[in-house]
This record gives sequence, structure tokens and C-alpha cells, in this order.
Amino acid sequence: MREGFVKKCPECGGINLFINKEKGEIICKDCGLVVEDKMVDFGQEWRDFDSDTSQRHRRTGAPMTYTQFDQGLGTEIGQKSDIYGLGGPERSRFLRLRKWQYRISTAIERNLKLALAELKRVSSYLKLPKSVEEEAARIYTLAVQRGLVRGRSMESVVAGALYAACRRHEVPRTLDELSEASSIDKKEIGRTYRFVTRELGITVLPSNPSDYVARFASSLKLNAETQSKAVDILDAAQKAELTSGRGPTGIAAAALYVSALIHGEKRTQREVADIAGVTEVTIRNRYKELLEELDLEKEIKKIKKKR
DNA sequence: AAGACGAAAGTGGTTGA
DNA sequence: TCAACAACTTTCGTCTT
Repeated sequence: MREGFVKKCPECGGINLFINKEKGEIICKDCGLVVEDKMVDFGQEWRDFDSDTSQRHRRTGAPMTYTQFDQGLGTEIGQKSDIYGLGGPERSRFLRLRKWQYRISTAIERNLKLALAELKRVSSYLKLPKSVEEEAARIYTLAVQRGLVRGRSMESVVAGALYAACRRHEVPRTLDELSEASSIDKKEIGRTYRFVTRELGITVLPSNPSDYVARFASSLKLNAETQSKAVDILDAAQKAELTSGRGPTGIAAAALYVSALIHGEKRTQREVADIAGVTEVTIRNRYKELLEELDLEKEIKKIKKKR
């Protein structure tokens, strides 16, 4: 472990931290707090099958990254301030080179530079892991190369790319959250998201309700026990085919509501609904279905009798 | 008084002719 | 392109705690 790496939960001081590398999240098992969700994935993105391939795969030099407009490989010819101290021919030669370099950076590159700055802004606002940011940058780059940005605002395509990247990495954010972070209309993001994924042939798995549980539970300050119970409920719900066709956030919210009830950490439907970005009515409907299909009634009655 | 519940009408998106 | 449709929302009245 590196110096300064989080070992204790800042909320409750617990040392029971659960690390989820794929999502880039560290979750405190005691209080459910998401301690750090911007951790860097130190793993390799490939697997080695024998020593031969592992030799070829070894990396040297600075990492290549899609979050720089030129994948981090370009050369900048100085700053304006560099010309002081240069005289006459030196100076004009410098300016000429600089101008020339400016010209060869095509419209695409300039667009990318701007867009990636925006992408970083939104991504850091949402505290997205680096891996998602990279993926989004890759998607955006492809979109620009295919000319999919034409007729759409750059920001909306950035938001759409981020949304797609989140889904693919199973660390979903809701359209509402993306919308708030990027100040783009929710529908607009949804539209460009669908368009871009279709045009680029990107397949996105339908999002899983339990992917939302950790984040919602943390916002609601529910303990880890309640959280894992909610995941159990969701598993059972999926087996009972209660999840298909329904909005994943609504189901996740309902499962959290029930499990909070069972564990005596009651939250109002309103509170859960606000965090999950659905209405109370939706929670009620899902809640009702959950009670009907899974025999949770006994457990709830038990709790009620205790009082 | 606040929260939970349910009915009814409205909205935006998908699907299939 | 249009209509039917399912999921979800909004709104509002009633019941429960």
C-alpha cells in the first residue's frame, strides 16, 4: 500500500473496506460509505498467456491516453513567452514554426482538445473513475472521426459518451446526474447517447439495478448490512422476473426502501425517491410487487411486532 | 401533521403495421 | 408515419401513524 492510501473509513473509522477494482470504488462495509471512487486501476488491460506475449506487451515510456487530444504523443512548439531573448532571424523562424504547427492542427484536433477538457470537467464533477473517463474519451474520439458531432452540440456528445462509458463499466450514473453535471437537457443526452452507440455499434449491457445500490445507500447513510440485504432482494427479484422492462433505478430504490424497513433504519419513500431520481409512486409500485412475489411480509411483520 | 397508499390522467419513448 | 402500448410521472384525495 502506498503512503497516504486510505486504510480507515473517515466516516466511522472502520477498517472493513471493500475494494471493487472494476468500478474503482472503495466501500466501507461498516457504514456503507463510498470512501474513494476515483482510484486508479493499476492492472493491465490484457492478460498474458505465455512469456512470449508478456514480453511483447511490456510497456515503456509515458502511457498513451485518449484524454489528451493527440493521445499524449504530440509536440508543442513553445509558448509565446519563449521568444524573449531570441533575436532577429531566430525569432521569426520560431514564430513561423509555431504558426505552421497551429495550421496543421486540423479542425478535428481543435475540437477534440476542447471536448476533452469538457469531458474531464464533467467526469471529475461526477467523481468518475479514470477508466470510465478514458473509455468516454475513446468513444468521443471515434464519434468525431465519423463526423457524428455535426449538427449536435459538442457538450451533448461528450455527455452521451460519458453515459455510455459509465454503463459499459457497470458504474452507471442516471441521466439526471449527467444532466446536472453537464447542464445539458436530459432528453438531449439520451438522444445523442442512443445515436452515438448505434452509429458506432457499441453494445451496452442493460444496466443492473444492484449497480446503483452502493451509491444510493451511501447517500442515504444506510449501513452495509442494509445494503447487502437490498442486493439479496434484487437477486431474488431478478429470478422472479420482476426486473425486466422496469427502470433499474426504481427497482433499486424499492429494494433499498424495503431493506431499510427490515433493518429498522427506516427512510421515507420521499427520501429514497429523491436520491434515486424516481417518484414515490414508482417506489410504491415496485415495493408492492416485491412484497407480492417474495415473501418479505413475514420479515416486516416481525419487525413491527418488536415494537 | 407527516407519511403512506391508490386512482386517474398525462408524458415521452418504443414497437409494429 | 401513425397508432397502440408499457413504464413512469403528476396530481390529488383518503387513510394511517
